[in-house]
Amino acid sequence: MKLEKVIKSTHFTSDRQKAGLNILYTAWWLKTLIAGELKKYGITNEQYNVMRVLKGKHPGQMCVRDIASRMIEKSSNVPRLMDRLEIKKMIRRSTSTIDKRETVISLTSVGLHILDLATIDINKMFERVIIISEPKARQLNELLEIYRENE
Amino acid sequence: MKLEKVIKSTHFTSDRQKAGLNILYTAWWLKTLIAGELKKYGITNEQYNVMRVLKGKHPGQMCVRDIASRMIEKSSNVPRLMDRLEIKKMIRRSTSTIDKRETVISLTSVGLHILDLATIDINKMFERVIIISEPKARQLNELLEIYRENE
DNA sequence: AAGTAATACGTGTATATACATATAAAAAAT
DNA sequence: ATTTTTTATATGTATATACACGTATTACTT
Repeated sequence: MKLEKVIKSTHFTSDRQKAGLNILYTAWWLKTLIAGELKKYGITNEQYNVMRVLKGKHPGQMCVRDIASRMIEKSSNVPRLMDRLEIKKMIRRSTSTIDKRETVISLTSVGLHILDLATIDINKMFERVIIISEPKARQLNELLEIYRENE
Repeated sequence: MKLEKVIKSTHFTSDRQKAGLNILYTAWWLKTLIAGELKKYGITNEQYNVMRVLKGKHPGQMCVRDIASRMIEKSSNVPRLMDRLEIKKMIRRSTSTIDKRETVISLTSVGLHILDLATIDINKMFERVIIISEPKARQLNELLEIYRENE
């Protein structure tokens, strides 16, 4: 659906500005799609992201700061996300013996299992819904990085 | 900054999937930039969006449903956003006399003033930070709409 | 070694989202 | 005309964000 229709607006001051709104809307749309897949596993997008990051070191551990630095949304409150994942027994959390300030976290086998199932569903959803060609997706990635050039 | 560096990950299953992460990250980055400009006016991105929508009908009124349908994030809870805007005297809210179910909302002169000042700052920030060319921005818009083709 | 600064994490608070449910009014059905 | 359904908004609850601040521990300075 065209952005104009989505937000019922036809007047944009520039294509750069329109692209901003388009990016914000597309992100919301995508998040909603992913949340729909995660719902049956009782986890949220952000909890899924934490687990996805943890899988990169599985069966090893990561500290809070390391996880936070790999999150898509940098202001995610990792300790609180972990509170909920710990209750669901999807992660294990303990104080590091080397540096007692650090909390080290690892995925449990339950967490890994749920993560893998959820990932399969998300991938299937992607196959079904996101039909952009690979060359065009590559171009989109390039343009997004140009958009953020002054980051 | 390249996405790989942002989330410290180099392995993506496809460019379509990478584009998803890239869109999510760019949206977060952009929201953070806008929030930075809005901070000095004591309003949030979502409150700003409500006011931006209301300006389209100013000095007329809009009902909650109309505002909601024009929001970028469709699940925004408009009544509660308006609670806070009303406290700050940026909007006026009353029950419609034609249909008593409807709440009709309009911008106050205070709201309009703040909105205009904030918009100037956001535009300046855009000029400063978002330097993508108009043709490339146009192309980005096209690709985002292809990305959402199956919406 | 003692004092100071920096780091890592947790927590408090206001705001927002996502979703379910409640309430009132209007519209439709009988 | 009464009942039922639909519509418009508000509200309750769990989770998340953004940001400030607190606390414990480590590193640095002198």
